[in-house]
Amino acid sequence: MPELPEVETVRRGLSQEIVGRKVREVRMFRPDLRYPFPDGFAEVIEGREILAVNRRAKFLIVDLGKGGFLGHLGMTGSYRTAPLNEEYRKHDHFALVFDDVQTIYHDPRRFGAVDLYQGDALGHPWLAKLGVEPLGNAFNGEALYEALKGRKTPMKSALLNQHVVAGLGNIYVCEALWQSRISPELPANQITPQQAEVLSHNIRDVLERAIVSGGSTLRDYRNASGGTGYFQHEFHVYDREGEVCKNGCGGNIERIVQSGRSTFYCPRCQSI
DNA sequence: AGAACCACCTGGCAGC
DNA sequence: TGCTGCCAGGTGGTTC
Repeated sequence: MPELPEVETVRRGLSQEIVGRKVREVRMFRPDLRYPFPDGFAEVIEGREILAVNRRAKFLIVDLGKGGFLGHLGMTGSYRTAPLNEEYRKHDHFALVFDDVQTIYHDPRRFGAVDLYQGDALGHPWLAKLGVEPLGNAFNGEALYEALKGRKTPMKSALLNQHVVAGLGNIYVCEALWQSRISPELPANQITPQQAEVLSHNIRDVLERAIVSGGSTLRDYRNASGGTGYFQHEFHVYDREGEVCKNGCGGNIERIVQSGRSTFYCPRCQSI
């Protein structure tokens, strides 16, 4: 999926396109995504005005006033806002129809999910136990050190855990570790406060730079306008197996597998 | 509690 | 031109 920068890019696009519009109809083209649509999904949304589109970690939160719905894009979810006569495509799963346009959710692998919430979205089970928001004020070296302390799992796995830091995914974990010259295999409980300080700074840096570039497009990620991101051209390690390390250390990028996911890193400047 | 593994889906691509 | 196997931005359940 879309990791945090891609979700934030989608959020900004959707905000411009649908906030202030009233949902006339919700069209559903199948009974489920990763999970069945919640009971009354269409009925609850129909007739309501979109007040805001917010984000927590990789979740989009659509505020309808006293509740709304939230969604996760999984690996391949995307929204596009299109004319009312837009022809639906394979893997279009639901559409929010407004007076003059419609916003269509498209998700080939259907790892995405949506649910309704009442009151405060942050109380929803999907959001309640998430770790610190890496672009928020509470995220710093100390917070990161505290979250990692006591975990024996490798740094790569720890940072992918949404209960530790919420919003990182495979790409940006690799990039942030490389930028910090920390080994992805270092047990999380062996990180020093100084390293945590550097890493927290670099996590924020790589996420912010990615957002400026509109996120990364690998295969099918699209922002809310159907466009692609550009940050993939700025990758230092991700998907660069065998290529020279951009730190100038003379090493070459290697690919290893950690908890079933590819990790790209430079064994020379990211040694333990 | 925490860590490793597998499952959920579809599509693209490399190799034969 | 197939066909097969592998890989992919993520998460959650099971088992140890």
